[in-house]
Amino acid sequence: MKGVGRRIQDDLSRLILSGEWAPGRRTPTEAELMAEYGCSRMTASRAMSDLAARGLVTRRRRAGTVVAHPPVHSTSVLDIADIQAEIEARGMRWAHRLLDRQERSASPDERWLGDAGVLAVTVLHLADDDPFALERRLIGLKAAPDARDVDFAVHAPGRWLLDHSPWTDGEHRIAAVAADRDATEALDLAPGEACLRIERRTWADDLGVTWAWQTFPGQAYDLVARFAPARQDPR
Amino acid sequence: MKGVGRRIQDDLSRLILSGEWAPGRRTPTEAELMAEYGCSRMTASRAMSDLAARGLVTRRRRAGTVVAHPPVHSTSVLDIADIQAEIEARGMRWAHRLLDRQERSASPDERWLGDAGVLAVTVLHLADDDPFALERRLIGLKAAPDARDVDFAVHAPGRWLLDHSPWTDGEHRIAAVAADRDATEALDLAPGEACLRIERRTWADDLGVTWAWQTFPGQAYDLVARFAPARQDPR
DNA sequence: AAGTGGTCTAGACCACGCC
DNA sequence: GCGTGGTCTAGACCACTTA
Repeated sequence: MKGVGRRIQDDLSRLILSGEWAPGRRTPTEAELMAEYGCSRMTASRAMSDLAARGLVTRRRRAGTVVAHPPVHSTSVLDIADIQAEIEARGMRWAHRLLDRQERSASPDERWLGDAGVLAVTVLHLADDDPFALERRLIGLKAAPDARDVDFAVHAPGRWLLDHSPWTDGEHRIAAVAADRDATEALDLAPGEACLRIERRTWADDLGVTWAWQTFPGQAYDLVARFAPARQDPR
Repeated sequence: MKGVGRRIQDDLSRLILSGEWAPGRRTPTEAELMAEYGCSRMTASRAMSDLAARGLVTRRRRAGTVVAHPPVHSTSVLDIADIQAEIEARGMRWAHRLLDRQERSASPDERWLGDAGVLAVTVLHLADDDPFALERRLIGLKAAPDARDVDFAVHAPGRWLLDHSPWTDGEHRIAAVAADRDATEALDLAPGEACLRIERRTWADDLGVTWAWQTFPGQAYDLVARFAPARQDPR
């Protein structure tokens, strides 16, 4: 027996992290947890309070406890992939244009995306009708076969993947680069202008899902992250 | 009255964050806190357990509770402040030069660093004797009064702060910028060359500790981070 | 063996904020 | 008002780890 409080936290965090319980959904009250788990109120209260400290739920007296909404300015620089949400969070109107779409087999460099071929798309993101970011993306059709049937002129590929394709690991690479020819054209920049380049790869348990390069004009964009110290404490 | 548990946490976090209690020092046991604050064991236990969750103390059965050591550097983009470790991890020889050091009072923009003045230092980081990064840093003397007595020509300020000054919150801002005049000179760049600019601020509770701007030549540096979709794994 | 933290119970009073 | 969470008490048993 690992402890009832622990079980409550594990059960609820699984439901929340898997998306089964959407943000805003009410969780059981402390009284309901007492009945369901046969524990005292202190135990239920402590468990929920810990979940709140971890940011998974939000508690308010009388209003009850609800599944927390994802952080607005993310807890980490790492969630930046959803350009649509970023633009809208800045109060601007987001739009995108599909510039290119091809299905082909994976090159040796891209083998980690699986052996079912890749979808290569190029998308321009607009904020209030101005070019905001150029995104080139490969999607592994083994991990995300449904992507074949999606019209990426309607759904932006980054957002569609976030909504439809679960992943377990990711990697970012962030660098400053001079604008190349494609970026100069698409983003209407001066040649050589400083741009932020974000390269993002994600996996679902060792199978590659997607590989994206996003280029932002330096003056239009910066990444903000809030964080706490990494800990060496054993749990 | 806001609650005994809260008072315990506030008292101890002040002692720890001010440095009055050094890392490794034993804190009172739960029994001692019960006597000192006249509270029940649950209250003392919960308070200490919350401090542990915040990373300020480390608890082990039988061994007791001790002030936590400053955080370890990990794989995240967030630890980039320690340029020395970054360079050495790449197998290069690290060195630094103190270009400037001034003590002055905080300007209005810098008030969050406290009212005990700030130390402004400029440091050039070298990798294998080549310029690698230019760092300008403000240190809040209220949070880190010991910084006054440190010879930053010997100890790089970023590393010294990591080792000596605990913090609880941080923020990064990452952007691509064209090299300005200082960077052009110090890093031996062409004017306008794309650079990565990392701006980092840290706090100990609500008191600012340091504010740093680091500029890297774009071709010499990128940030890599690995991550997972969930905020944290369940304990 | 004994000291320390980990967790739980059953009950209590209070603070907040929707209705 | 009243349902909800916030916090506290006094006591208990257990788990771990060091001495």
